[in-house]
Amino acid sequence: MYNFKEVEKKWQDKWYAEGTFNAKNDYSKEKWYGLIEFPYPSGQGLHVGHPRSYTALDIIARKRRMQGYNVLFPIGFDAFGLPAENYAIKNHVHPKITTEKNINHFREQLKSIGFSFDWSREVNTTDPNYYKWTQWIFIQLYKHGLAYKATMPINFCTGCKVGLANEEVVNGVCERCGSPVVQKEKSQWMLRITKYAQRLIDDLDDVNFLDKIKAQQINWIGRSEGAEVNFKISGTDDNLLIYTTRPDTIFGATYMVVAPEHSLIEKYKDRITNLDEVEEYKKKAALKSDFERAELNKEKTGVEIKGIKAVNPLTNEEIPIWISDYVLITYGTGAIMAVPAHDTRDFEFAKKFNLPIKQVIKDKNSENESNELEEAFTDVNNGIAINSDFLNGLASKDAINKAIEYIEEHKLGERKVNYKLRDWVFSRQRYWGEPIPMVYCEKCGWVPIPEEKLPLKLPDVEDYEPGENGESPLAKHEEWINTTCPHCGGKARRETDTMPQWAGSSWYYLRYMDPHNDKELASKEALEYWSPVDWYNGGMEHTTLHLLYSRFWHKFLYDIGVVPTKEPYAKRTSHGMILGSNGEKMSKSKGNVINPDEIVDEFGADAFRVYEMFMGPFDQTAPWSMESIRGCMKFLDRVWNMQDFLVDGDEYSEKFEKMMHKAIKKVSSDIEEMKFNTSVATFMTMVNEFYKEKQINKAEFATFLQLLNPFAPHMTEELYQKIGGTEELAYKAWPTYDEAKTIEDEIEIPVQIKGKVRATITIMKDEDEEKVKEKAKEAVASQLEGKKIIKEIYVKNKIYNIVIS
RNA sequence: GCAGAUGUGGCGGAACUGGCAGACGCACAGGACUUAAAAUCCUGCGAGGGUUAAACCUCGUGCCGGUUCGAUUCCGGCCAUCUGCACCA
Repeated sequence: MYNFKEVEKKWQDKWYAEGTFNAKNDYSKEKWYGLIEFPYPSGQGLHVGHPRSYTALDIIARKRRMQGYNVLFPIGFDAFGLPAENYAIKNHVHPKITTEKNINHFREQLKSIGFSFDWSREVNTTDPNYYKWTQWIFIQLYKHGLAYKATMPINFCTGCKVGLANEEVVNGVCERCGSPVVQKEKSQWMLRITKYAQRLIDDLDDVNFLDKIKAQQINWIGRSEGAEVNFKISGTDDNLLIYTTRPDTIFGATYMVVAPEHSLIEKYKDRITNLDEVEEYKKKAALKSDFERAELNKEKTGVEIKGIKAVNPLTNEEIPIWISDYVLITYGTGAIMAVPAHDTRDFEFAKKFNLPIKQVIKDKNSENESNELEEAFTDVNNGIAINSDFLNGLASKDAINKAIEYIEEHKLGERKVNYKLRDWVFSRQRYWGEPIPMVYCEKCGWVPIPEEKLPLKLPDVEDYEPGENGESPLAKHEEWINTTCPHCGGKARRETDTMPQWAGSSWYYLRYMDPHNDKELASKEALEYWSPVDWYNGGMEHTTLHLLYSRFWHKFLYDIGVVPTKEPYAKRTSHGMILGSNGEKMSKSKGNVINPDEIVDEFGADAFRVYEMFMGPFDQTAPWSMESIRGCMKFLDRVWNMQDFLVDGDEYSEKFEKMMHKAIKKVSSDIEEMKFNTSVATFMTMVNEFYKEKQINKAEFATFLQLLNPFAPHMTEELYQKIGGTEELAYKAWPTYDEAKTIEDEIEIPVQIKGKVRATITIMKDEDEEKVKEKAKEAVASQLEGKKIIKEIYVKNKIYNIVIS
């Protein structure tokens, strides 16, 4: 009987004591760098979702070692963040203490599953020796003009009392605590990621990310091409600048709209005759959350700004200017030309406020040119310009270009590319994060801390509560805040905001390359050798932001000569989520959470690993099933018991030779394609075959164990030792196969009549077509009787089909 | 609304490039072993018809249609579910 507890402990103790899986510092060998997203060490411990990703990459890493690569497969902890801080506020335990405790728990859990991590390179984002370099990168960003302070409306969580990035706001509430998010003006550190928008799109061509991941990145960056156009404000020399992607519709612009926050109102308040009404609207809009403003199906609201008018530069018609919150101050110029006939939102607005709708594009597929549009016609691929002077008759796409040419020629505006991507709000009014290494001096302004003084350590405090108006907890600690200016030596005050959790995870993969270096974030040699990450796997939830942020930092580090590659990750894949056995997302409240410790305790680490790979396609969600994992344990027991009918043999027996070669081929390619579930099925089929014969020889067993080793490393090492293996499978060469030996000499093929299978015949591989024909006809002779054969189709070694009348 | 994905037995899922749909596992049923149970081993297992038993026949991969000798796979049109984004002009 297989005692997994004893065996698993034996091998884990050996591996982790000897550092079996530690990357070698031999830079002459070919390297392979596999990366999993390092976990946040939460109080709940490891989730069964973590091992799905870790096992997959562990399998690949183990295979690469057997293939002779110098493998780097590191692990660390992304330990700054809100849960530890919220826990501290509630229970008055320093986040440092809970974090350490949680990390110890995680480490133990991870080791109990037998991952082949290089524990000598463990990193921890909250370690001053680590965040020293996070701060260093920030200072470089600042020195290169990519970090700046700005007062801007930010998302403010009423629960966490903290500013949030757009991406942390989900459906109008805080991603973490679920409290409503409101807009608040605040001075924030910002990172100019927008400067990299185009490169973040373009360089996706050079990496091997899943298409859906690329699509998500591109969607998020949201590039659009169009033009900025000036509309004259009547009776002034002033202009209202708008952005449009459809300059071809400009003849149909019948009014304009500015966002509530647009400066136009302040500027012309003396001329606006209904200022009270406009101000009232502004006030109401400011009180709405982003979510309320964006809510779909919402009735459009707005107020006409009376007293000023704009002039359509192409028709020279005077048109009214409105204020409405359907125009966003944060995108484009915060003002639009409204073309109700060809924009759904403008159409809705025009209908509601009875504004003129002027059709300037017709559908090329539609004959009748009705006078009254039922809805806006927006199809750019099927439109033809009408009522548009020099654009008439042009297809929309050509009309767009012609319109821009005209606009540029007449100095009305210019071609312009816009991105939805905004600069990254980098400040958090929180305690448990990297201090931003900047001081403010009355004389010199913002000054970075000298690099030799890094790390700027987070002070030990006991009060983690944020200030009432959202100030950072650090703002209460005068002794920490007051300092001297590194520049002039005068009095200065420290920045009290800290960095967001995204900071530490934006570059951790670099630190793994040389984790104990106290002179650089990593040595040149290490960076040259290990870059880029060859394969990065993680959750779909991180494929947008984390990936974008770290690609941005990496590109910046490339620009300043720190890293040798343009992109950090050569390949990125994602795993599907594991659901509870009821098919719902695992959550405490639903009571369907599976604790990995209990699974390992009851079934063993190997069974746990095999099951996680067997449960379904790796990239798709899959529900947990206790019955199925039992099946995987049974499979491993059957493997163990094969020693009972082991016989001698240095070569594969005739009986199993083909199966062995086929299996090596199948498992080898399955692992590369992450089709782990079918690999496991292959193992099970093999075991069934060995059981049928009640026989397996040493050569077969050794190869079988080697193939299975990445999936179930403990039991296979033990068995291999038991059957007399001298070395460890971990570094034994991956088995090879002979293509010729994967092909069967005798093949069963179906014989069809009119595409329906009527019989099967056995033929020799590549048998002469005439002979196959003969056999096929013989097999279905009774059904051919008295029928006329119209056509016969033979696909070599595949199928014989006869068409009869 | 936009983008992407998914839909196959009671369940999780296989199926290379258009070529025997349901591999492998779970559950279930029967048998062997056992005083008995568990464990283990063996066998069966899409639906319907047919047969003493087989053979065999029909239907069947979300729905409707198309291409083809042949479609889970390709094309067109729907429906449903999931994920991400969402008044981005």
